[in-house]
Amino acid sequence: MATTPKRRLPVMADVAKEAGVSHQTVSRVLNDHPNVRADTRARVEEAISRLGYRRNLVARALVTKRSRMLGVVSFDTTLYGPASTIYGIEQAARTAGYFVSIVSLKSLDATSVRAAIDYLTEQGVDGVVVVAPQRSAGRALESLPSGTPAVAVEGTHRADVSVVCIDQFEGARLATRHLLDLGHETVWHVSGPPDWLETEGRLAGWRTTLEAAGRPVPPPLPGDWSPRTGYEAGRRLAAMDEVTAVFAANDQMALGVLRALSEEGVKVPDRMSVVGFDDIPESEFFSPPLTTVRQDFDAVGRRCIEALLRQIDSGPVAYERLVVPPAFIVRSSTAPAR
Amino acid sequence: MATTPKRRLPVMADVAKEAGVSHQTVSRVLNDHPNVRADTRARVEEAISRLGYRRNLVARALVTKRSRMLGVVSFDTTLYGPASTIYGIEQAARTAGYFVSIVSLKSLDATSVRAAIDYLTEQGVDGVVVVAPQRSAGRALESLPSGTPAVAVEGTHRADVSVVCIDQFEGARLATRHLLDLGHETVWHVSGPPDWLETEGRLAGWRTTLEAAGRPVPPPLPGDWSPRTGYEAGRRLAAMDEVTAVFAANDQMALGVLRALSEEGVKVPDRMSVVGFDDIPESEFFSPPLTTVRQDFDAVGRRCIEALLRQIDSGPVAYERLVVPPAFIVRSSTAPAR
DNA sequence: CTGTTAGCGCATTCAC
DNA sequence: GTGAATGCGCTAACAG
Repeated sequence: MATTPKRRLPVMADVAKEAGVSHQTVSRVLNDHPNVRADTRARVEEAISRLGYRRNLVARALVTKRSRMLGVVSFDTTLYGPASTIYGIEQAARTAGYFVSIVSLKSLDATSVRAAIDYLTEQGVDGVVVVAPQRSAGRALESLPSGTPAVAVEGTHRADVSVVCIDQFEGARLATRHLLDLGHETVWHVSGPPDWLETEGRLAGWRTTLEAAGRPVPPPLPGDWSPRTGYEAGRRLAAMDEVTAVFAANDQMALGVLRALSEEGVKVPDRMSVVGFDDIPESEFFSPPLTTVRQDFDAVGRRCIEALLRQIDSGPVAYERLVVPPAFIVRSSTAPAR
Repeated sequence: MATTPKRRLPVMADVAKEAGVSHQTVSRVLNDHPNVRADTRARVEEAISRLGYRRNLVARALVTKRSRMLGVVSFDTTLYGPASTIYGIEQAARTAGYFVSIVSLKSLDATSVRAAIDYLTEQGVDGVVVVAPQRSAGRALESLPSGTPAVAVEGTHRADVSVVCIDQFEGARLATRHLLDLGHETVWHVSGPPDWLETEGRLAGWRTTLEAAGRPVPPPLPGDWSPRTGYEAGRRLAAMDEVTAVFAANDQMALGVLRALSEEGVKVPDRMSVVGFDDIPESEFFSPPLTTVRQDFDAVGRRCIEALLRQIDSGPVAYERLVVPPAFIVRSSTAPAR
């Protein structure tokens, strides 16, 4: 049956024999224990490289009960936001000496999220970060076995799960305020899909700013983050003469709006100003270049790992809520009202 | 020291005691062995759920020498291509019952790639897929310990490493041919960064098609995938009166070209036709909507996992080269030559 | 059908 | 400083 002779990989005992010491001592040099004489250490290290020995982290994890592996559960990692966040997480984790095991879900319902977390737990991750921007996902976190180190990106209000998020409200306020300061009577909004925390935060920031300024609050146009829904909203906006300023909940929808406006002959920013959210790499080259709100996903990733390691190293900690501030980027898609 | 009493998680022995059987029988029901009486199985399953038992896959991996974990090494997972490929890989892997551990590199030099693979190997992955679109990364694969199941996306020519790739040459041929068929005398090209296999494949497809048609081959304008370099190329192109058709090596650069052309008052597609490559979600809403070459990243991910599992399950196999065909998407950025 | 006996490769007591 | 036991939680033989 077995066609391959498959020579066994060297284990610690082989190194020990080769170096003429006990496997114990090998373990010591591998883990930088102080109590090893310099020349013994050298002998062992030489044996290691001669045999091409690589330690077996699985066996190590079994006894230490630490896998040095973190789990990440996320929704559609093809989107710019999640992809960037995960990239940040992975970089920070690896710097701290941890691996990252990823599960990308097609749907963020409570059942899927729970299954993903269970899956990761069985596999022995030391902690998990859930990139769970939807309310339903946040609820799934509530059933997480207490004691498991966990961090959520944008979500949940469970007392022992820390949260890292970008200040959506503030970002939306910045966008709306910018448009108002430009002299626009009010600002229309193309929102994200319901149940998303980002959608709610941006909606609230926009609405509150308008109300605080005593301006009328037009009904938000619903979108789903895709350029297509932005395009559809754009068509409707173009048909309404009184509209002079639009705040789209993300850059992709803003692109759709721009496209619809261009088709309808509505000049941006002359007749209408448009603001997005995210600052994807493409935004700077839209026609016209998009004024938008930049999110620092790298910082989010770093904060997640910091918070998670804090829990892993010192046990349950007080609930934390780490808020990363957004930045406002002014480009050419906005101008003073006529 | 230990402030938390930390109740130990239930292990197989606990379940066994609870169900009044041996831990072996528990193992049998967990692994769906046939030789277990129905009522015994039921008792065990009940005990499992009563205790909230979760099996320890680390211990399992130690004895089976199978971690059911795959490693992925990739470059900048923030880019649409890598992100989509990894998404496809993760989906396919999970369907097959495997986890995916990801390492995203900032630079794909041979040293980094080798370190990443070593890292993953120590950690006990059953196989690795390297999303290594650069020549230098391919070379790193050549030092991979023989016998390790591995698959490369776009790269390497090592005899025992299978490759999955999209037919770049054909995609570029389609794009160039389309422009030529529209009556353009020749086609200019904004290329990707050197050392990338995609860059070379697209360059070759473009050049060969031009030569086969007996057309002049203009010097390619160098880019680095970013919209900015496309923009710079666009400025130069706009300044040359004879240019009527441009093929950009990716959609982001095409966006930059479009932006530059728009600034210079060069109408697309009236005075100049533009084609991209990738079909990112935004392309359909560029101004004008972009004619481009679509890559099926999901298929790439699936093929990778299929090839990898084939190696894992049946040992080293003959070198395979799986080529995924591209699709050509005609939109509004191309038109007949004046 | 089910239980018993051995390890998987390593780190962690302890001795010396 | 170093070596000898012991066991992490599980599956793989082999009994019965």
